[in-house]
Amino acid sequence: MTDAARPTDAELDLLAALWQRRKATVRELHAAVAPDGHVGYTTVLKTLQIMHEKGLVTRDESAKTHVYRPARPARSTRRHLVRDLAARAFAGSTRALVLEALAAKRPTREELAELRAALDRLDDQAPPDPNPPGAPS
Amino acid sequence: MTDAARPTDAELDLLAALWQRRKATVRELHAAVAPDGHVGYTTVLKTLQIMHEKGLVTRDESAKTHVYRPARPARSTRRHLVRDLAARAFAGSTRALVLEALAAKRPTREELAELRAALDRLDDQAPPDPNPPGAPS
DNA sequence: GAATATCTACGAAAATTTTCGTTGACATCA
DNA sequence: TGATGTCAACGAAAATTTTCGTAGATATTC
Repeated sequence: MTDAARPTDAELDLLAALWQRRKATVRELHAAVAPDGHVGYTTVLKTLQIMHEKGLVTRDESAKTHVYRPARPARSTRRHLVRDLAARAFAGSTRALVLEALAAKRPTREELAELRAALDRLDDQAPPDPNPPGAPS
Repeated sequence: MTDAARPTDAELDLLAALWQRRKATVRELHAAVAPDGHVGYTTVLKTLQIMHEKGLVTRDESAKTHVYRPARPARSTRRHLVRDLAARAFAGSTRALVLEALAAKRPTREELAELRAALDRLDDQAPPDPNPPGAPS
């Protein structure tokens, strides 16, 4: 039970709504994930109760209407999901996943600049390259 | 039925094995996904039959032992999965997904260079920026 | 050619996930 | 205070996914 299992589809929808709002009641989440009411209120409630049991969310029960929050930062769950997708669909290659993501939606120049900046930041922390481009072979 | 549904977990495992091999028999795939035999042979067979019904794989039935192939290029399924994850877990932001992936596994300098090259290639195709960095405001 | 092995097909059980009806507690209002 | 509304809890049905046993067809071996 120490492993952070991947949230199910319904759970991820609720988590995503919670990440946006930081906290929310069942009613708010129901409105968020089913604005047209194609999913019932008690369905959302039940799913949140399960998520609470699993430790995916915390809740404040001091008032009659409980207030839910994500138990873990969006960051760590997102990272888990990315790693999982890389492992399952990209033969473990995060790099391949990144390249595919870039091809999936071509960034604007602005976004490209932001990505370059991110790469520059990573430069400082990159592990030593065993065979640098300019080295004699 | 025109929409390409997301493969289930078991299906994705088999697809990944097929992507590596281009084609494979049930026996080969069984060995690939369950080397320790914790999943039965007929389970793999049944899953492949379902995948065939769904159009996820094609098969050559000319010999007694059928040979399976992915029905779609790995590329397009992977892209679909990336888009799906971006939509579900990153509020639709592929860029955010990329940044998280980079943080998840820090690239080596070599990989960084490769990523920069990819960004350069995208530069040529990037849509016009409404507010370029050097423009007068 | 009979025994043995390999393979697909089929159906259904098991496990997981999603759904929501019903109940009872508690509050609000007329 | 009694009618109405909102809420959490619970249990179980429904839907989906995963599992595999069994049967029958075809090939292989002795």
